[in-house]
Amino acid sequence: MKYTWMQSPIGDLLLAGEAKLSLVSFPEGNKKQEPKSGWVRDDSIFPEVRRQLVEYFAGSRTTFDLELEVRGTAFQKSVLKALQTIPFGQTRTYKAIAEQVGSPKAVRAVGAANGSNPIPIIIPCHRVIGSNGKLTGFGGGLPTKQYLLDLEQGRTPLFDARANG
Amino acid sequence: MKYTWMQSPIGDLLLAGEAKLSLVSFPEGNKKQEPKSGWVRDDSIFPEVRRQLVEYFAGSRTTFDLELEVRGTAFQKSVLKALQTIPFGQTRTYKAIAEQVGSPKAVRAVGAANGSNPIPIIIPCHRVIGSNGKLTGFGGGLPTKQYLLDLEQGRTPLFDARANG
DNA sequence: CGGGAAATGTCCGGATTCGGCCAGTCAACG
DNA sequence: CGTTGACTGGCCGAATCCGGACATTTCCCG
Repeated sequence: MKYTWMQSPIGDLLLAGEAKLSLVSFPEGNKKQEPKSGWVRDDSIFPEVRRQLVEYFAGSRTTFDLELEVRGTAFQKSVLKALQTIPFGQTRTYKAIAEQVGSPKAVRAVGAANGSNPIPIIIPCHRVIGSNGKLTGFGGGLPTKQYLLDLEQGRTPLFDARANG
Repeated sequence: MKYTWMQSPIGDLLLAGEAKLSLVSFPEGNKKQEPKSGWVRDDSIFPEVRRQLVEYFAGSRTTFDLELEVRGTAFQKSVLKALQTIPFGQTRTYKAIAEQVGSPKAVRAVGAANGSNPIPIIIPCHRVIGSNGKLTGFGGGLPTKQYLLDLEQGRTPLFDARANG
């Protein structure tokens, strides 16, 4: 496992993987990850990932074209696949995703699968919100989720990680 | 875990344990053990064990007086405890041991417990034989079992690990 | 609307069950 | 006698079961 860091408007992001990218993590939040012992830092890896993310945060990129290594159960993978069909700037409800993967009542399971997303931003779990329009949850914190959604709406967002939503 | 070796008429014996002796193993047989990675060789440990075993093989010792560390399930410990009540030079049947530990029908379980004896010779599992008088089994090989029984009968045994009976 | 309660599917860890294995014994058979 | 099969209790690993947690939803009331 190799890893590197990159700066972003929402803080330093951790990028990690072997040949392909398999992990992106925010610096804060209840799901944050840190390099484990045995991982090797290599700041020359994933240059294309870095470039596309920079463009995304600058507002000049609306889709990612990257090879990813997605781990998880069959159900989790099907959910993450469904997430990647949500276009830039749009949102879906947890229920809509549940229906899309063929388990219309598995709404909470979809939430759990979202929470286990190893590659946020690129796999856009931030585009999934509650049926009542609330953001409900996000591994990197709700302000980060709000920031990303605002960014995709063309608004110029102000980011404050300490805010509560 | 520390270990050392000692020579004997039936081959080099492995002695191992922490503060107390917890393992004796024959060099051959289907139950033989070898030092595991992480174990430390220390030929100065267990001098008293060494001395008493030498006397036993010389025929001048009929009981052992040593502190042991016996691992295993409750049933195994109760069987091993029963073994230590068999006097030098005598034998018991598997059935007799089963009755002694209060499970008269657990004859095969007694055999299994015998096979798991971590400290042979000192815990005299070799003194247990079948109801028909046959030796039936021994972790160090049947010739070794026969050697020990002959030794305790005062005969001067000849040992050949390649023999079959 | 806002809040509480019930009912969803999936995942995970711990507990439980289950089937094979064994250093035995006994009775039955050739 | 030697062999066979049935019966035995305990052990171990694998499969299974169960209960709680969860980034939800819906319904029902004030």
